[in-house]
Amino acid sequence: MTSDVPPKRSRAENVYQALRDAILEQNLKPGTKLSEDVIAGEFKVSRTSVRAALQQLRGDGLVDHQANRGAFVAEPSAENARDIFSLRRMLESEVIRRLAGNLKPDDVKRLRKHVEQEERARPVNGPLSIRLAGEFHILLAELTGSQVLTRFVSETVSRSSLILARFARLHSSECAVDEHVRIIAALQAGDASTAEALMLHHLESVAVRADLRAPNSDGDTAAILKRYARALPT
Amino acid sequence: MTSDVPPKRSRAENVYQALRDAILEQNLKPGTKLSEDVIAGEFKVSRTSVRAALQQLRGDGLVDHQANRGAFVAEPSAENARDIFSLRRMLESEVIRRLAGNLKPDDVKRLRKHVEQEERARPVNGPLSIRLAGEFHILLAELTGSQVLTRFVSETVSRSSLILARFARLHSSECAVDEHVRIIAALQAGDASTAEALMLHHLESVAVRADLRAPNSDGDTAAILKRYARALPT
DNA sequence: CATACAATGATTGTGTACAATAATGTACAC
DNA sequence: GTGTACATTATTGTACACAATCATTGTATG
Repeated sequence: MTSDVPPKRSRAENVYQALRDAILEQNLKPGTKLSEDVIAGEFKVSRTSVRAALQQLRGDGLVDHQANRGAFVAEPSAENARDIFSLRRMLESEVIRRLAGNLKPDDVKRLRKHVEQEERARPVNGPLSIRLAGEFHILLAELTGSQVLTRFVSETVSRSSLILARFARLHSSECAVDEHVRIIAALQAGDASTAEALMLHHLESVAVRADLRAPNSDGDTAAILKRYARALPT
Repeated sequence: MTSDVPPKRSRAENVYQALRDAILEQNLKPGTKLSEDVIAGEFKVSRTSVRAALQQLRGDGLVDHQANRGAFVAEPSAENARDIFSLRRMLESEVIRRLAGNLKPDDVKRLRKHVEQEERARPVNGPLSIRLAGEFHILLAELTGSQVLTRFVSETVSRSSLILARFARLHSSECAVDEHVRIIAALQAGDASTAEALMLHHLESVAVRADLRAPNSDGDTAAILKRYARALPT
């Protein structure tokens, strides 16, 4: 954790991380086409590595892969969004229940450190702030020690980011930092029900921010153009 | 669902399906090395396609991938096993709650059909029977209409199969078919609490079958050899 | 003028060759 | 005889080239 030898990740892994970050920071927006050639050129690697990265992203549900047509940043439907938020409530409630009163001093330290990062990033770096907000929830899951729970939380949180990119009115971070702080406090105090209530409230405020009736940008090019078609002579 | 045009899956997809089936039918046991060359030769495809398939399996958690060393059928640890069973209880309870009283006639038909398949396979084909038992649970999840829930159930069920391959005493199917039947009945009757109790009992009987203290074969070569090392002169 | 069809272009799917890395076998020194 | 260092071998990681497939555009025809 301190200063290991350079991990020497494979090229595919590097590309994967970069693309994932870009998506989670909402710099690559839902629906964007991810051309293998373009990415390979940009990263100075072969298409082989890019394909591997894209496949991994597909496994995470961040990318949709259409046969012979290519990869696109996933566009969660409104129904899918409701689905994911529902699952998030279930999963993260479980996280809270497992954590309440069981946080080790080291855990608290990690959480505080992360929140500090969030506070530092908030005024300066919008995209980074968005990603860090999501990673707070993933960190909580990690502290349960359950690999599988972590994996599932990670997946739903990541896809929430996509949902907000598509449906949120203001292009804002997903979470309020002070709510994170309060959750930590309740967990530390061992107050399970308060912590769970806080988390559910927190998630609710995220879900509310999404207006599932109106996709932000290209919810189909066709749907957008309908508004302009009226201006044309019939 | 009846007779679509030939789906024309890609080669990577074909290899993926075949390997996945083999693992879920416990013909490829945990710890088995999955050599790219060997698989490529067997399926008469290039290593490229095999690599793609292996990566997808890694995404499912069925395969562990060690850098520059290759892919191996995953060997869930005892801790991991407890973790997964715990999550399964949570996820499948949710499935039951969502389904109780909401089964459409078509859904019931599909469930019955599946159970029939199970009954046919049981005396004849052990491995197939194992796989079908797992797929019953996945089918239940599908009927909720929640893609994400289905995905998570699918993953935990699949890994349960690995766990049983590693820890179960008798090389047996995971589920008793008649318990499946009773769950369907309770769901159809809209009796949520009975259905949930049945499911939890059902999952419990699966978990019990695993003796988490004694891995079946190679739970680390090292761990095994410790018992023999004592025989050597110090 | 709308529709169906065919050629074209671009992009992905696949196979093969090479480079890098880790595991294994062997020889040598102590 | 034992342990270490080196050479060998096998396997994965990567790049590149070709084949297959699909979308689009242009053209002909009703």
